[in-house]
Amino acid sequence: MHDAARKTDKADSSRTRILDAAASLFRNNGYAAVSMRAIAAAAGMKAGSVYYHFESKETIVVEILDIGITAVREEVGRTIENLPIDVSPDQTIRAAILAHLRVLFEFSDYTSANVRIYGQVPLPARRANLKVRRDYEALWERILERIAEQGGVRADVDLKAFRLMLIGSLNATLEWFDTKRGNLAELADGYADIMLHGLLPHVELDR
Amino acid sequence: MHDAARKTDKADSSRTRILDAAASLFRNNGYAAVSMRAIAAAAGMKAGSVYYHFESKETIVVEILDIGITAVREEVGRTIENLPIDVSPDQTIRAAILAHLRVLFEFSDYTSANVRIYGQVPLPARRANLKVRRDYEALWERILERIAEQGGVRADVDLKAFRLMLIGSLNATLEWFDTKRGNLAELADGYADIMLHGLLPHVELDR
DNA sequence: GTCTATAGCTCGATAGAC
DNA sequence: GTCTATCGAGCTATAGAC
Repeated sequence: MHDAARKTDKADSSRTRILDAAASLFRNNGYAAVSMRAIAAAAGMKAGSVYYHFESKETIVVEILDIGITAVREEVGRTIENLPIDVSPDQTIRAAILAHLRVLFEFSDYTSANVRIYGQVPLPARRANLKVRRDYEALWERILERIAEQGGVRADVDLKAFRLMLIGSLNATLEWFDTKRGNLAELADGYADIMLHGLLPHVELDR
Repeated sequence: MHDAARKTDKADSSRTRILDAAASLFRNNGYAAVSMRAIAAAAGMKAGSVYYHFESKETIVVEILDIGITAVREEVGRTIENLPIDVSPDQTIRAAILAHLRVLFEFSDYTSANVRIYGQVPLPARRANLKVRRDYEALWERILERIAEQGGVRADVDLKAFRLMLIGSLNATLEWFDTKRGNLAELADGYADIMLHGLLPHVELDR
């Protein structure tokens, strides 16, 4: 490997370490509370060096926000595509819920950082993240519409409200669920049970 | 009214203005991003004056966190107590959900500030808020247990998980619901429909 | 690429006048 | 009670050596 390639590798590695460090710190402490010095230290360098890789604190957070949403969109998308062709509405939602939670708790800290700090970030950074967010929302729209076409939705349910409720409740698990104490698959199944069948006793149609 | 009383009134009013201002700023910008100068300005005074009423920024946020939870606990509690004695599980949950959302969106900014900034606040402040939080959780435990005794809960539902899911999803509405564009009662009913009956078509028992 | 050093601000909090 | 003034610390970002 010649010098130019080696130099690029080193820069890439530092960039990634900065992003990883910042995502973790943002996730755990919020946006404003985390200083460039803290990010640099966690990435194993000094504050001044960070500016060789990023223009500002804001450009760092913009990239983190995008990576976080892209990761969950890709994982949920992959999961849906790999389901058997004759999959039931119940199984589809169940799989999508588990995929979302898996990324939230297991894909480093980018997705969880997004959920936690989106509301604290400067407005331009939020705006920059909007397009990717819309893409993820559109994916869930498609999932729910397909289920509705299969007859898997009660007539009086507003699909958009259901989507906001479901994603909101999944993201809220971040505030209390601990993977070291609970089982993620059980959490996902419990959420799916309620969202699909509700709390009250009843008799399913078509099961 | 003599001088002593008048002086106390003035102090009380300033204290309240500081708390109101801080709750609103925290709610909209997060904890670390809001300075004592900004709080003072929003309360119509200078930063130094705030320290006559509060020891530190942290003591302000501790009081705001407590007020926010106490408000929602009292409102949900009052709502439950005023229900008819023969109320159904469905109606009980529905009323409690609406009460929680009403406080979240209509009781000034204390409760919503709590939901938004709890995770960003210094650990001692979080610990100070724990007791009040536990009280509110206990209220929901009682509500759900009474419903279970009435036979309003499917056998395989974990009540604690259900409670965390319900409160989490209600609090998450803060991130997208806009009272100027949507109707709060409809939002509450939609949430109750899903949490009680689920997304899938079925036949209710006992309705 | 990473360092040191520092400019220019803003922060939380305090002191003391009024 | 509220003010002005300020301390000491920490902040983002830049300049320039290596």
